Amino acid sequence: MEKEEKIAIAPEKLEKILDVAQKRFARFGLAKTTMSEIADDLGVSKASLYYYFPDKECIFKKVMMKEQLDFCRQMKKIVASDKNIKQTLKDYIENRTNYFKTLINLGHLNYDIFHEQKPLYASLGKEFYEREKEIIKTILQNAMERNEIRKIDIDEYSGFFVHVLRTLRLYALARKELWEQGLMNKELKQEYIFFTNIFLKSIEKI
Amino acid sequence: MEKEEKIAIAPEKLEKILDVAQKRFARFGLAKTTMSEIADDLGVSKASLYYYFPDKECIFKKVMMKEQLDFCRQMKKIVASDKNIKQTLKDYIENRTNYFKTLINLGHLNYDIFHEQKPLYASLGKEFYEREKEIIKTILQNAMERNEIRKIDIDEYSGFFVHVLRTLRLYALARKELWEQGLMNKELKQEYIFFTNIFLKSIEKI
DNA sequence: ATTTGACCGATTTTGTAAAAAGGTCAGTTT
DNA sequence: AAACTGACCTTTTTACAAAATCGGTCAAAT
Repeated sequence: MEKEEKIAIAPEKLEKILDVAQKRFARFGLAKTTMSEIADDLGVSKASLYYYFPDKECIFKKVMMKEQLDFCRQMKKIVASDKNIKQTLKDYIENRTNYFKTLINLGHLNYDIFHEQKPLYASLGKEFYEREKEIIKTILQNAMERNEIRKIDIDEYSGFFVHVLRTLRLYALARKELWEQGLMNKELKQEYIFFTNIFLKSIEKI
Repeated sequence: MEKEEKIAIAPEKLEKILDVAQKRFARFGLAKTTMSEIADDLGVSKASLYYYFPDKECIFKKVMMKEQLDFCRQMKKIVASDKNIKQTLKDYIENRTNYFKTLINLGHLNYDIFHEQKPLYASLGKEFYEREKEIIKTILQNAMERNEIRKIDIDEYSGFFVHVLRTLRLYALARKELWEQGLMNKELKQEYIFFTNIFLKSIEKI
C-alpha cells in the first residue's frame, strides 16, 4: 500500500506545497531540504505539513511523480504527432535534454541513485525507467506496424535504448567541468543524436 | 615534464614495489593505502620508498600504467589475430570484461573518477580512453580496408564505441546488488553484446 | 477541520585534541 | 657513492563529545 496524504486536500493547496517543495528539492536535494524551510516558504508551521503528509519522503515522492507525469505527457505528445520513426526519435531526444533542464529533480535522479544508494531513489529511478521504456516501446511498435523497421524484439530494444540514454546522461553529469560551463547539454545531445543514428540504422528495413 | 623515479632503479626491484602496491591499491584504493603499509609489505622503511619515488601518486600512476599496458597488450593480440570485424569485436568485449577482473585498479578507474573528482583520476581515465580508442580504431580501419563495413568516420565511431562501453560499465558498477552477487559481469557482458550487435549492424555493408 | 507551539528521540553538525598520514633530511650502512 | 633509515616536521584524518538541528508527534487553540 502506497503512502498518500493523510486527509483529503484541496488541489490548489497541494499544488502550492509541491511547487514550493519542488524548488527547494531542485536547489538542495532531498537531504538538505528541511521541513521547516518548506513550511517557512509557505508561511505556515512545520506541523501543518504533517497534517497533510505523513513524512518528508512522501512530499518528495509526490514532487517526483509530478515531474514524471509532466515529462511523460510532453513526450507522449511527440509520439502522438505521428511522424516517421526517424523524426520521432530525433524529436524525442531533442525534447528529452531540453525538458530535463526544467525538471531538475527528475534530471538529477540518476545521479542521486549513484551517490546515495537510498532505496527510495532506486525505486523512483526504476519506475521512471519503466515509464520511459513504455513510450519508446510505443514508438517502435508504431514504426513496426508501418513497416518502417525490420522485425525486432521491441521490449528488448526499447529497454536498451532508454538504458543507454540514462548511462550517457549519468556520465555527462559527472563531468562537472562541462556541467558548470553549460556545455554538458550540448555535448550530451550530440551523443544522443549519434547513438540514435546508430540505433536507427541497426533496425532499419534492409 | 612527467614525474618519474628520482634515480635509476633496478627493474626487478621496481617490479616488486609495483606488485605490492598494486595489491594494496586494488583492495583499499589510493586514499586508504598508506606508504608505511607498502613499505612494511616490502620489508623496508617508508623513507626507502621516497628514495625511489617522489610521492605516492607517482607509485599509483606507475601501477595504473602497468595495468594499462597489460590490458592493451592483451587486446592488441585480438586485433592481431586477424579475424573478421564481427568476431574481433566479440572477442574484444569478451576479453574486456574478463580482464578487468584481474586489473582491478584499472577496472575501478571510472568509478573513482565519478566519486572523487581528483585531477589525477581524470587524466588517467582520459589517457586510458585514448589508448582503447586507438585499438578500436585499428579494428575498424582493418575492417574498412577489407571492405567488411561501409565508409564511416572511423575516429568518431571508435570514440563513441569506447565511450558507451565505459558508461555502461560505470552504471553497472553502481548497482551494488549485482556487483556483490557477482552477477554484474554477466549482465554487463550481455549489454556489451547487445550494443556491439547494434553497432555492427549500423556500420555493415549495405 | 485546520493550525500551532511545545516537545521528544535521533541524527547531523561543530569544535577540537590525539593519531596517523605524507613527505624531508641528516646521518648510517653497505 | 649508492642504498637505506630513524627522527622529525607539517598537514590531514580520526575520534569523540557537546551543541544544534531535524523529522516527527500531540494536546491544545483557532
